[in-house]
Amino acid sequence: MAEDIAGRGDPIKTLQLMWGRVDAPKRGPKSRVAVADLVRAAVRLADAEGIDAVSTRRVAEAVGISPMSFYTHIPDKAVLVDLMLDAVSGPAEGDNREAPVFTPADWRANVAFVAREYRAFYLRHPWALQVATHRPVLGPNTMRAYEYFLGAFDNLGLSEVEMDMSVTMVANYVYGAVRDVARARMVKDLTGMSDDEWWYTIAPFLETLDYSPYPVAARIGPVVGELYGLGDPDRAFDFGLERILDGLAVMVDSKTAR
Amino acid sequence: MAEDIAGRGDPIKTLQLMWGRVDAPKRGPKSRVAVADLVRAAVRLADAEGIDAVSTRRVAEAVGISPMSFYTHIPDKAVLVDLMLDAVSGPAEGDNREAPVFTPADWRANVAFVAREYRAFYLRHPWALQVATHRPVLGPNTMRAYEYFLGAFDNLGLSEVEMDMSVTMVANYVYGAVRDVARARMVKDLTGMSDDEWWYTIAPFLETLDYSPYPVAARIGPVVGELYGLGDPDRAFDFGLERILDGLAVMVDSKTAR
DNA sequence: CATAATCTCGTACAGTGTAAAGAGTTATTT
DNA sequence: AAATAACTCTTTACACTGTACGAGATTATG
Repeated sequence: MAEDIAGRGDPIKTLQLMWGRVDAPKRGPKSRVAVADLVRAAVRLADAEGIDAVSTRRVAEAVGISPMSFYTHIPDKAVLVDLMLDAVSGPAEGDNREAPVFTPADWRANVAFVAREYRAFYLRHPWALQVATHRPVLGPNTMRAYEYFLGAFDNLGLSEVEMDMSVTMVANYVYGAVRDVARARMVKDLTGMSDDEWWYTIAPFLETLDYSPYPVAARIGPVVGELYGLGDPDRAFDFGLERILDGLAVMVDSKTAR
Repeated sequence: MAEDIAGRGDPIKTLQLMWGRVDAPKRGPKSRVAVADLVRAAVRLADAEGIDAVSTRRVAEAVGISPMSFYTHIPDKAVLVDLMLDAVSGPAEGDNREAPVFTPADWRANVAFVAREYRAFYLRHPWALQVATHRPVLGPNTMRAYEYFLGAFDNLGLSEVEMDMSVTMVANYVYGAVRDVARARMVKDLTGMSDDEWWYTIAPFLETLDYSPYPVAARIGPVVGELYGLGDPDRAFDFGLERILDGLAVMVDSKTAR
C-alpha cells in the first residue's frame, strides 16, 4: 500500500488539469482520449476493485491506449490520484439536485446533514481513505464540497476563522470515524470474511490472554461486545456526532446570547 | 500508495506473533534473527524513509538475511505491518514512565492529555496514518493504549458503552486531525517544499479562478489565510478539542447532576 | 515542402510481493 | 548409528509496478 507521495510534477499543471485549463494544442495529432476519460476509468476501477487495481497500465488499457500513452495526458500517477479525488467529490452522474439552502435556526440538523453526506461519500468511494495526496486538492468539486460544508455554519455569528475551524473539526471527525467501517467493508469484499466472523475465529486465542494489565478494558470490552455485536459503527458515529453538536452548541449559544 | 489489504495468513498466526506466543521449534537450526528484529528494522526504515521504503527485501537486508528468509519468520507483508503498528504503540525504548493515574475531577485535562499523546504518537510515526490494516490490531501495546485512553473516562458515571464510544470519538477526531499536519511534514521532507511555499507558487493561478460559485468560501478563505498563515494546525487541533470537550461535558455533567 | 509540436508506442530498468524447490542443520525415532 | 522429520536459509523465477527514453506518426505553421 502507501501510494507514492512525491509528485515532481509542476503544481500548476495539476491545477490546470483539474480546472480544465489546458488549452487545446495547435499542432500535432488529435488526442484519442481526454483526461476526463482516463480519470473516469480510474475511478471506475477503484470503485470496483479497490485502489490497488488502479495502475497506469490498467487505466490506459481501459480507455484503449498503450501503457505509455497515459503519460501524454497525465504527468504521473500522483496527479491521477488528485484528479480522481476531485472527480468523485462532484455530484454523481445523473444527480441534479440543487444545493440545499441552510436555515441558521436549524443549524444542528444542517451540520448533521453535511456530516452524514460526507460520511456517505467515503462509503461510496472507500479507496479515497487510502490515498495520500501530497498537497490539498484544490479542484472545483472539492471547493464546492467545502462551500457546501461551510454553508451549514453560516450566519451563526461565528467568525471566519471559527467557521473554518468548525468545518475542519467536523470533517476530521467524520474522516476518522468512517475509516473503520470502510475497512471492514472492503476486507469483507476482498476476503469474504466479515469482522464478526473474524472475531469468532480468534475468540479461542483471546481467551488465553491475561487481561490483568488492562483492568478497565477488561471491564468495558466484553460489555460492548455483548451489547451490540462487536461494535455498531452507525451508532458510534451518531454518538460522536451528538457530542460534537453539543460542543458546537456551547460556542454557538454563547454568540447568539449577546 | 494504498497497502495490500488481503492477508491470507491465518488470523491466529498474526496474534501469536504479536503476543510472542510462538513456541520455539524443537528441531531445525536456530534462527539467526527474531521476529522482533525484523519488526524493529522495519519500523526504523519507516521512521527514517517513509512507509514506501519498507519492502520485504530491504527489511531482510537490514537484519542480514536473504530476501526470502523474511518469509520464514513472517507470513506476509500485511502481517509485518500489523506487527509494526503494535510495536510502535508501545513505549519507546528507554521510556520507563509509569502510566499516569487519572483523577476523575480533572477529566477534561485527562482527556486532553490522552488526545495530545495520541496525536504525538502519529507525528512520531506518520507512516502509521498511511497503512491499511485488514483487521483491528489486537496486540499487547495497542491494548495498553486503549486501556490508557479508557482510563481518562473512568469513574465519570458513564456506562461501559458510553466510555467505549467516547474513546472512539476522541480517537477518531485525533486521527482525522493529525493527518494533514503529518502529510505536510512528510511532503516537506520528501520534496523540500513546504505547504506555504506551495501556496505561494500556485497563488497566481488561484487568482485567475472565478469564485462566484463559492460565495461563502470566497469570504472565509482569504481571511483564514491572512490571519494565521494558511492554517495553523496546532490551533485548529486545540479548537476542535475544546469543542469536543465541551460536548463531552454536557454528557458528563448530566450524569453527575443525578 | 520543411519544421516544429504533439500524440502514440515499444523497449527497457529497477523495483515490488511471494511461489516453488532445493540445501543445510538439528532433534527425534528407528 | 542411521534414517527421518522439522526446521532455517537460499536461489531462481514470475507477474506486476511506475516511468525514462527514443522512435515513428500526425498535424498546423513558416
